Amino acid sequence: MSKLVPKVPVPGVPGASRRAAYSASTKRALVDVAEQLFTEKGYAATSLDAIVAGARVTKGALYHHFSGKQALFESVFERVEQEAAKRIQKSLRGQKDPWRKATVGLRSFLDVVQEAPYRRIVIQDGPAVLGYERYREQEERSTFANIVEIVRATLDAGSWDLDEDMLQTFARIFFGAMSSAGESVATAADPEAAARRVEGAIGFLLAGVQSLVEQGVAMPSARGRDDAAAADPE
Amino acid sequence: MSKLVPKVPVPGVPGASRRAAYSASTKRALVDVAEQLFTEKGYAATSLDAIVAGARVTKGALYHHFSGKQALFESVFERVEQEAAKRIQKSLRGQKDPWRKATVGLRSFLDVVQEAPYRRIVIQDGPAVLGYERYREQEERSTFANIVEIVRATLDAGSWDLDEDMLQTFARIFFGAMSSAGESVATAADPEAAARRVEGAIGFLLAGVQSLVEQGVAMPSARGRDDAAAADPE
DNA sequence: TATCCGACATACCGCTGGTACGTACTATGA
DNA sequence: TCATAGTACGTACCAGCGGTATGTCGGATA
Repeated sequence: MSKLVPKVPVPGVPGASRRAAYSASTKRALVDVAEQLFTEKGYAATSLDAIVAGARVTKGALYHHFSGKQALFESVFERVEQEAAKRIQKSLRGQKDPWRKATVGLRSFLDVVQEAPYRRIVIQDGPAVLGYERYREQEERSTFANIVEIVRATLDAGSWDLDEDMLQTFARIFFGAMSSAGESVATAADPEAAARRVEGAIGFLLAGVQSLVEQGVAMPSARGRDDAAAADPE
Repeated sequence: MSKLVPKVPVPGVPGASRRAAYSASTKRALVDVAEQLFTEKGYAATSLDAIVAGARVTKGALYHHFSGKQALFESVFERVEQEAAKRIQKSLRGQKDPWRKATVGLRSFLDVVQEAPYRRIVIQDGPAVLGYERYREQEERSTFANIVEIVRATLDAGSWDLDEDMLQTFARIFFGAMSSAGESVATAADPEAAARRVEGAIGFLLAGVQSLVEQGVAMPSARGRDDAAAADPE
């Protein structure tokens, strides 16, 4: 077919060998095109033929760089995740107060989750394609790591002797809450209003936790019994 | 595997016509087998050939009852969802105190989410196969409806003039939190301990909300501003 | 300049979801 | 009771898909 972008892969790569330059650009082109198509039509509805056509290569090239469709997806997934994590981390920089940190982090997460690639690739298709095991592994060292960081800072403020398991549990809960809320924000008729609602709701929950902190209410421990729901009325 | 029950579809169906009886049993057999295979190997890795073989029919029969693989999945999905919703609803029966209701509901949800069919079909494959639109539509009238109900009862106790949008937001947040937490419970080395941690953590959040209620702190409204994060320090 | 290997291209295969069409059975009306 | 129509499947087939085996060619290395 018409190769209008024929040879020169990366305009100026002086030191690297030509072969390596070719290789890198081809791989990147594949990931680029794959990300776009996966985002637009989803994993299942995107054929490898469409991807290699978009990248102006053949299946041979694809299978030279990736072991298969799923591996390609994982590369795309990883990039989208890291991009998201980087943005969130950046927004957190400079924030000292843990509660402010939580608020800011929530805001930037809601921003991230409104973008099509993250929603489709990470949230929607991710679990089904990668399986929950690999999905969790990936998240654990990017976006989720940020949440853990925030939760740790926030709960540390309470000066409990919180154990790691419990912290992870809290992080999971908040992460799930924000993912779900983020999806509802992204699909809402008025995303901006929906985002404000979510911020309000989670802010309210945080305020509740903070209130308990000030009252000196004990944190439930891992060995906690069912009376852990601290202030159960009557 | 071996379905030695070849012809007689439903032993005693007096009134119904024989054809209708055959039809009903065939359809049910397909859904049964599909649920099992979808649960075991996932949607993508389950072929229609395997399903029809398990149900001892042919693809002609399948396509007579369902418009395609996705429609069959949706039938399975619906059944699993309704089963889950029914169980949760049952556990709620008799509970008067809204906070107790929340605790009990959480417990039964954690039970449900630990079962393979719900996890694999509803949580893991559901969003990817049905798309978020249909996924939400389905959940809205089953399991999620229960959560809304609980949240409504709980927040009503605060005697706010909470608007519907905000209530939905809270419900979404809790639902997401519980789904995510549930998954972590199900995949934990010690599910029972993990479940207790989740109960403790969410119970703590609920206690926080309750604390704010007692203090008479205002609920954020839909038109709330960014100061909605009520008691932000300093 | 001989050789080797990385970076692809080409050709092909088995399986899968889906379709077109045929057929057996049966409820119904004349 | 017999023609008829429609339901409930079975059979045969196909296009497209992910994946593989193998060929090719240019640059790095000796």
